[in-house]
Amino acid sequence: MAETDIRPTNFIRQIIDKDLDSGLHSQIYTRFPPEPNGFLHLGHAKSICLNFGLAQDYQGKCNLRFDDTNPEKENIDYVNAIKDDVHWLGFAWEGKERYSSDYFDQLHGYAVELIEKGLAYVDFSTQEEMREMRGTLTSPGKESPYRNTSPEENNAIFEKMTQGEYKEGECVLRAKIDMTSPFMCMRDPVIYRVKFAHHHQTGDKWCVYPMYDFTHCISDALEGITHSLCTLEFQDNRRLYDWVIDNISIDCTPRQYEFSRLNLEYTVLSKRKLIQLVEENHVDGWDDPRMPTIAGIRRRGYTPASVREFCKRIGVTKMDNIIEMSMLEACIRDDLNENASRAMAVLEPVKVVIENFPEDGLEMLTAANHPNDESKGTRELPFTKEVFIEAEDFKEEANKKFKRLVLGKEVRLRNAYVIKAERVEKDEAGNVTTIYCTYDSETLGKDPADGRKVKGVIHWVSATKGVEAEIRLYDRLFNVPNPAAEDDFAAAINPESLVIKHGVVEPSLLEAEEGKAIQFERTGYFCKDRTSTETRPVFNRTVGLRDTWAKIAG
RNA sequence: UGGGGUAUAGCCAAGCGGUAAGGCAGCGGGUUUUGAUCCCGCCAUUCGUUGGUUCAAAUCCAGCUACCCCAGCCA
Repeated sequence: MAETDIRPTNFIRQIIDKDLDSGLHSQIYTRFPPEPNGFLHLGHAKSICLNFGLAQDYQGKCNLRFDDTNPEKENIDYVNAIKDDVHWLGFAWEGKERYSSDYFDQLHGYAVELIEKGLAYVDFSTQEEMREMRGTLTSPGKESPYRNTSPEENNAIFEKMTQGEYKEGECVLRAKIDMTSPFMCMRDPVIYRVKFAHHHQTGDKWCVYPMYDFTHCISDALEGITHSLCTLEFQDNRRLYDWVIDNISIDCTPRQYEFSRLNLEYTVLSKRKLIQLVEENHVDGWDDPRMPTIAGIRRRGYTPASVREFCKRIGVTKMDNIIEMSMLEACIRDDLNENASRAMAVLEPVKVVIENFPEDGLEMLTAANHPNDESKGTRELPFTKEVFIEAEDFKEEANKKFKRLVLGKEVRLRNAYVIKAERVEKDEAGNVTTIYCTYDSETLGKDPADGRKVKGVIHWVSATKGVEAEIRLYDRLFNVPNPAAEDDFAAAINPESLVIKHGVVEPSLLEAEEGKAIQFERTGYFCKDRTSTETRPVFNRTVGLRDTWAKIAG
C-alpha cells in the first residue's frame, strides 16, 4: 500500500538517537517478549512494530523471546501461533527464537549469587502472612522472621527447594531489599517459587521457576538488549529491574523504557478478557473475525501493511489513549482501495426482469477490475434477461436525492446498460418480488445519445449465472466504547456483531482466493473465508465503504 | 492518605524559549458508470488550572486539579 510518510518521532527514538550519538551504544538491540499464554492481538502489534521497526530503522537487531516462566498458563500451541503472527506482520527476528527458559540454569546461578551476597533468602511464611507483612500503599511493611537466615543455610535450603524437597507454596526465594520502600515491588519480592509443573520447553527438569521481575532483566542482559521496551504498568518494576542488574555479576546494562498500551474503542485488548471470550464461547475461537487478535483480523481480511500503517499512525507516547475504530478502518480502506480488485455481489437480492431482452439471451460484458488501475485487467460479466439488484436500490417512489432505481425512472446497471423500471409484482404482504424493466441497448459503455442524464449507478448480478454465497457482515464486538470499564464486559457484547446474508455474487468470484481482498462495488471489502465449499463460497466483510449516503439518509 | 506516571481539538499526535505540524473524524465544494476513490477549501488567538520568570512561555519555575498504575508464589 502507499504507506504514509509519517516520520516517526517519539521519545524512544530520541533516547536512541542520544545513546547512539554519545557512543553509549554503537548498535541497538531490542526484543519482543510475549508470554505464550494466548494469541497475539493489536496491542502486541503495536509492540512488535515498535521493537522490530526500531531495529530495522536503526540497522540494529530484534529478538523474539518467549517469556515462559509460568508453565501452568503456557503451551506450545500459543508459541507456534505467535511465531506465525509475527511473520504474518512482516517481521523476522534475529536468529532462532529465544525462551526465558533457555536461561533457567543461569538464572538459578544468579539466584545463588544473591543468596551468597546475603541479598536473597528463603521464606517459609504463608502467602497470607507475606501479604500482611508487606504493608499497604501508605504504611511500610514488616521484615520476615526468615529474613536473617545465614547465606550458608539459605543456600542449603534453596538447594533442597530446587531438588523438590518442599511442596508448592511451602516456601519461596525472596530478594532482600527494603520492606519500607514506597515501591511495593521492592518490599522483598519473590523471585523463585516451587511449581511441580511440566514445562513446554524444559519438560520436568525444574520444580522451581523464576518470577518475571527476576527473569526479564537478566534475559535482556544475557541477550545484549540495549533498549528494553514495555508498557506503562511496569514503570515501578523498573526499580527492581535495575536492582537485579546492579546486584549480580553481569556486564551488560539494558535500560527499560515504558510506553502506553493500545486501547481501541468497542473492543478489549487484554489477554485475560480475550481468553474469556474464547472459553465462554462468546466468539468462535481465537480467529473469529470479530476478535482483535492478529489471527482474527487476518481472517477478517486486514492486511499486514494496514496494521503496520495503523501502528505508525497512532504513535508511541506515555499518554493513556483510546483509539477510535475509524483510525483502524481508514488504514485498511486506504490499502484495499488501492489494491483490491472490484467485483459485484448482491447481498439482499430482488429480481429484475428486462422485458425487451431476448428470453435466453446471454451477453458477455467486459468490466475493469479496478477503476483507476488498468494494469489490474478486466473480467467477463454475464448479462442476462433476469438479474438481481439490491433490494434497497429500488423504491416505487422517491425524491430526486435517491439516485437509484425508481418506478418510471432510469438507472445505470454498473458496467452494463441503462434500464428503466416499468412495473412491479408484489406478494400478499406487499413486498416487491419482481421489478419489470426495459433496457436501452445503445447505452453500453456510453451515455444515452439523446443527451438525457442518468445519474444513478447500481450493482447487479445475473440471476441465472450468478452464484449463491453466504456473506458475513461484522460489526463492533461490543456496543459500548470501553467495555473493559464495565462491571461485566461480556454483558456488553453486541448481539448483532455478526449478521449473515444469503446473497448472489458474480461467477468470477467462485475462483476467488481465500483471504484475498475484493471490493464488492458499492458495498465494501470482502474476502473468501476458509469455511467456503466448492459450490458455495463464504465471504467475510472486512470493512464497508465510506457511506456518506447512509449519513444523509439517517 | 505513600510512591510512580500523564495532561496540546471529538480521537490520536508533533512541538524541546521566538509566536500551535500532521493523521483520523467532521463540515463545505469539484470530478466520477462505485453516494467509493481522487481533488480543493474549512476545522486550537491557544496548549488541564492559577500564579511567577522573560522583550518573548505549550515549552522554564511554583502551587493546584483531573486521570492512569502499584499491596500475585501473574506477566
